[in-house]
Amino acid sequence: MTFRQELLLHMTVDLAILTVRENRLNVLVIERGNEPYRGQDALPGGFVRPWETLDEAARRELAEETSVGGDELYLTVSGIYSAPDRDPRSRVVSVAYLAIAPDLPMPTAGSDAIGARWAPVDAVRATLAFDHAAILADAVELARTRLEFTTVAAAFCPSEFTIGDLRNVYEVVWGTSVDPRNFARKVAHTDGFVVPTGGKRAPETGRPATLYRRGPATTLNPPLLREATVDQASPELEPAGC
Amino acid sequence: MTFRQELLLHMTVDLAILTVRENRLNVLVIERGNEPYRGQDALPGGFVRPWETLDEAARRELAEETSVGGDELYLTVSGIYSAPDRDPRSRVVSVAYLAIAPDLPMPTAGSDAIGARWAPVDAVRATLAFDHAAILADAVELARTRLEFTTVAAAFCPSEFTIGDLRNVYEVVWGTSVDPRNFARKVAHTDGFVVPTGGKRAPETGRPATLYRRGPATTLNPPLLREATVDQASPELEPAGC
DNA sequence: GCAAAAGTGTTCTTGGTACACCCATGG
DNA sequence: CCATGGGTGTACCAAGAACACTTTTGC
Repeated sequence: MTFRQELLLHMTVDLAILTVRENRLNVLVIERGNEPYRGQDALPGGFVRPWETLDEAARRELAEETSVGGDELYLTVSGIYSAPDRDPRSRVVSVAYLAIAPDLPMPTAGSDAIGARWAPVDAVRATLAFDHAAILADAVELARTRLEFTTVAAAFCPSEFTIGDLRNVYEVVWGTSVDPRNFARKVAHTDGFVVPTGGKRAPETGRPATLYRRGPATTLNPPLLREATVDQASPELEPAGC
Repeated sequence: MTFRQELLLHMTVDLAILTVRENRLNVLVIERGNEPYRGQDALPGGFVRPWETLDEAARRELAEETSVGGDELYLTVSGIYSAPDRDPRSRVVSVAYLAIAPDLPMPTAGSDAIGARWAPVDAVRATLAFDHAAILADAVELARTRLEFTTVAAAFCPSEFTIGDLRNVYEVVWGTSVDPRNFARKVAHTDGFVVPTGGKRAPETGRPATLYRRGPATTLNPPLLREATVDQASPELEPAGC
């Protein structure tokens, strides 16, 4: 080690793993088993180890909490949190990741957690440990913006889905309603967003819908914009980075 | 310190300070005074100190290199670089910042640098130390995207500027040509982008142009899109974070 | 007058919104 | 038959692209 001791610090990755369950946006939270904030909910996360990149650390943590991984899943940095007092124990800088998953089976608890569960975002928002409420809010806002410019909405869906399922993702994540007819046309006219599987699926009542898989496209050009949100914490842009 | 020693690491902030000089996009580089990469060009940067946030560290470094600061200047995270071997001396995770400045007087050298200077982005790109070429490329791409969705173009201009100056920023940063007539209309019709100062400025030859100051708006709605770049490293989005 | 840059007006086209309407199924 | 969700066609409108044309200066 060639640098000064007093400049050393810890880094963690924290994960905001989002999914749509029962028409609500849910996030995976763990119940903390240790002080501080013992017994309170928190986002899953852990220390970055010396030989791994942040992305690797995030994927490792994700694998510990859920059973998915690899191409199934969308994973990207959503923010960096560096307030010196954000962890009462010592200096910890956290890199937050947004993960988007289809409606998964129940999660498994990690090492320093009592239990893991899905919780509606609105319900847990107020009760999270550390600065995780802010991390979650930023991650959700990022997810909303990504729906506008990329094809990630499909990452919320299982491998086969209908246009109605996809529209439901937009409605739940944005918290708005989307015109079904214009939405269907928009998706169909965006090359590579979805590809038909040939199958159909009948709803409880009504005409069966064609089934689709994710297509190769990653960006939406032109984008699928929601109503202009009032100029608040302006959604900003960054290349994928690490 | 309550956490394990072997998980400690160093963090730095690196700055990609961009400006437009002589119709080219320039970046501030320093000449390294120490090994490794002694004598080679690098982006300015330094260690994050125990009591400061990343933003504070970035502003401190910026003040050491240039004379500007505060509201004059646009400063935002552009990426995180965490490859374990990116610094041969020890584990260093770097948070990169994009800074946008008007054409400034000559920069001053920092502590561990021999000299600081402006260099055209294309010229230095290939010769930078560490992974700074990648950091610079990502920062430039972010700047290009920000021009589309925000009013930062004005941060490249001095306090008073013409529509032509502003258009020149777009042309230089994007590397394309922009229709002067449509551009002028677009800027004029975007509330709060620019406000006229009342003054005029005569070019070498031609009709004098009205002078403007930056307006209060930060986002461009609707955006000012360049030709759709081929779906490569898709420009992605994130909230400002820390 | 001429060159050059500023600025206006107009046409064409693209793509979004709103909505009327038809389709296919279960009950 | 009706209710319900899937899917098509079309009229309208906002905004970008292209470009003819006018304005205002220096030479």
